[in-house]
Amino acid sequence: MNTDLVLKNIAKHIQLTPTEQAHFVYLMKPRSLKRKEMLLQEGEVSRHSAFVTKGCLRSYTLDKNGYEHVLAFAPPDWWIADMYSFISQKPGTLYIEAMEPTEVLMLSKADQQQLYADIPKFERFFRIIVENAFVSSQQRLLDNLSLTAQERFRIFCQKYPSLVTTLPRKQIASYIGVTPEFFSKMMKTV
Amino acid sequence: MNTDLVLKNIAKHIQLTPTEQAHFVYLMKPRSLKRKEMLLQEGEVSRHSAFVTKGCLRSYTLDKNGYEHVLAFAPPDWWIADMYSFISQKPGTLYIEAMEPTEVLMLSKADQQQLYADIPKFERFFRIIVENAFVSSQQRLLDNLSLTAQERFRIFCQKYPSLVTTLPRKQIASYIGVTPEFFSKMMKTV
DNA sequence: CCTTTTTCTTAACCTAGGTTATTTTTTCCC
DNA sequence: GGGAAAAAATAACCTAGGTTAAGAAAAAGG
Repeated sequence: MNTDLVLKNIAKHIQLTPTEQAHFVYLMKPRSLKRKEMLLQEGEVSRHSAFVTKGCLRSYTLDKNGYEHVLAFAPPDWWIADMYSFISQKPGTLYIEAMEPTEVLMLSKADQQQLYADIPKFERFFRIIVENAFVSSQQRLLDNLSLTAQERFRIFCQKYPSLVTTLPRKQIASYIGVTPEFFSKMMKTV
Repeated sequence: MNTDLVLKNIAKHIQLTPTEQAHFVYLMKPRSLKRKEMLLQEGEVSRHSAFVTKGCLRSYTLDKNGYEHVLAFAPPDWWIADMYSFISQKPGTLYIEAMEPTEVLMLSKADQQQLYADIPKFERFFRIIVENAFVSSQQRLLDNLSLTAQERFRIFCQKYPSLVTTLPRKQIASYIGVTPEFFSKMMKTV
């Protein structure tokens, strides 16, 4: 069980004693997912947030015409959840699916709350994580409002160089907000 | 100086003793802005986050063609900042401008950090604030990827009923991601 | 290694929304 | 209250990106 990665992830923002580390690791429940296996589906309550140690997850919604819209990719070293559902503990709108065989460590909402009470440093840790996620969500919003698909693709390449080569193109197309057909057309003109 | 509003805002998420309240209020520096006055401009470092007690602020970027894209509106009871710049203390990309005569209470980055150290409950408070902001930014992103301008406008009306009637239409158009000309065309067809 | 499924490409045609330009209406502010 | 500035409306024309359909290529998974 690979807990090194998550401890390093945490160490970027807060410092834990060995005892605290052990306690945290104890709360993280490992889970393996096969390709296409779902970690969460629309209508379910997100009772855990997941830290990816191997493989890759994606979160997406289905619109009323049945088209998927990718909200996020989570390669190793990333946290992912249906944040709305996780914080409200109400049914969410997101699907979270493994793009390939994937390993995650899951922290339950209850354990996270307990962790905030027991080790207040975690309150800081998750504040910082969410601050960064918020900034990058806002930036992506502005990019969608002000840039062409071409430019958004260029930014995607800079931000996720490793995913550009490994992910199916239709997934990238969905993330930057175009159809696979248009994405294909676009790639010819570069 | 209206500190009632901000104390109520805080009381929604954490409970402060009278002493803690007094200390917090002491750190909040009031500022008045005239219509069109700028609280922050592109290239500046956002050294404060602002809580609006009266009036209304907006944050926006300028794209390379000189068009504005509204990121957020902040009526009373809202916090606003260039989050990227505020957390990194590097030059940001946002403008923050008063839409009308506006009163804010400003909390400096340094005072916020000190507050985290002195009264750890504030770490929780701002975590919760940012979590909610993140969820709503993600939802708006998905709305932009999957809905028509018409539908986004309907959502805007639900979410900010008070702003629909008071804000210039071109500002709403910018927020939902269309030109004022198209917005005008759209409104005829309802 | 072979079959099934998924992904990618191409192409013709379509539309939501953008652009430019002009006029009308409203709001600001002295 | 009146002149200037900003906002809104209208209309003709334009384009980035969507839709539909169908075949080619590539992976997945036994």
